[in-house]
Amino acid sequence: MEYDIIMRLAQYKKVLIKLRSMGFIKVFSDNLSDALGISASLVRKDFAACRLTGKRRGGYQVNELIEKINLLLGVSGEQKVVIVGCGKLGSALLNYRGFENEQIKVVAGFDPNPQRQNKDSGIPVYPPEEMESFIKKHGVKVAVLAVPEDVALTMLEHLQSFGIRGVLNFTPAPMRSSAVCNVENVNLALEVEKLFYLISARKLRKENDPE
Amino acid sequence: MEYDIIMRLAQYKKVLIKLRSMGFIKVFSDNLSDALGISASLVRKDFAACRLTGKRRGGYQVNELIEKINLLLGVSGEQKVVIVGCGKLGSALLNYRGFENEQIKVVAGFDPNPQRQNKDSGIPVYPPEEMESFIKKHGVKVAVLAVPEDVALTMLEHLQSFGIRGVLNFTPAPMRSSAVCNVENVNLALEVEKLFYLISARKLRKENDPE
DNA sequence: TAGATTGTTAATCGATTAACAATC
DNA sequence: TAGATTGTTAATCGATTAACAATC
Repeated sequence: MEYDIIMRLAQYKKVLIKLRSMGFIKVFSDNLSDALGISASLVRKDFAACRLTGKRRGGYQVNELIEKINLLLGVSGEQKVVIVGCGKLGSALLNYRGFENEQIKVVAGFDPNPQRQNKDSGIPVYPPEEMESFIKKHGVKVAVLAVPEDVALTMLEHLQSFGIRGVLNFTPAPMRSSAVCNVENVNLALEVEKLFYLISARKLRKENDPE
Repeated sequence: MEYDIIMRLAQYKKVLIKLRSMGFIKVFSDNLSDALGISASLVRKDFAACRLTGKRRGGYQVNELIEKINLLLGVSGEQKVVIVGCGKLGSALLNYRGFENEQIKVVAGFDPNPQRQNKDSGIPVYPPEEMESFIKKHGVKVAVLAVPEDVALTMLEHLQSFGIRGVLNFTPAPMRSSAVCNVENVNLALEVEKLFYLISARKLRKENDPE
């Protein structure tokens, strides 16, 4: 399935859950297109590609859509995640609330600094030596990478060999997906730079073309 | 200028800076295409669109490229940013090291919780009441939004009225750019969900189509 | 039936790549 | 000159939208 569809599926799901809580039983492609700011054609096309069917007059069943989207997104109960590198950013992610709604569960963190380790209260933080056994024992497939840039690449290789199949990379070093492991890069500095550019571009446009 | 070009300009810049430190004086579109994993045509097209010119035989001047890209990206000295909402995530961003290299400077944080406020050491954190005067006084144009989801939208409106023109939104509520303000959404839960989907999709593909 | 909405095909649009003439 | 690389035009590709027949 195409890459962009996944993002939209997750967005559809969010809207659908909200609609369900409002008492909606069915939705039309038109409703969802409004909510996401895309065309109704695209909604129907996405659904067709995912074999989510509706009725020609009666739209789509909200409940059915939510269930099937969960299946498609691979959401089968809790989705376990570990945080690798528990500095400021890592430890913030350790307790990030936004994960809760989405059935994402942070099960452990790893950090070489003993002061950051903590096996008892809350989400445990272990030394890196325990990473391999923990990941294998709990069958963790997804890791958030928040280590210093210089160790990012070697850490990625370790994680892959431990069985990790998806990595959310917060280090400034962009990394590519391999044959066995998907990598998503979140480059905060790049995003901020983009904002500054967009602002100056907008200013220039205004000055040159003040229609 | 097109949206995607900006991202690539920032990436070109990073590679170019590394090349310069290695002693490179000139680069060819072929070099940069390898580094970014795109075609050489696209590199040349990007440069042409940004009026970055080279010589037909001698490639592009590294120094000249870096300088001109900085101009294009609106990088004129320090780029000031404020953090709105200094919970776990916000305070991590307050001291995020990845910003330093890119001339991004976090000048202040804002939070209603007095325990998080701190006007003396390090980067100051002020109560929200001081936000307007601070932003106007220092001419801050970009804000990082890390407040709870339910106040995100009203906060965005406030920020716009204070003069903020770019927002990096870490709340789970996706928000759209307005006529005066660019919004970049960073939805961590969505990114993690995507990874889980990619993994299960990959597994399915392997099972069904084991060539 | 008449009306409305899906499912699908054709058209459009934008981004990327290929190709090549211009030229250093 | 011969060779190499840019700048640019044409071709391709994929994603999105428009349009409409099928049908509930």
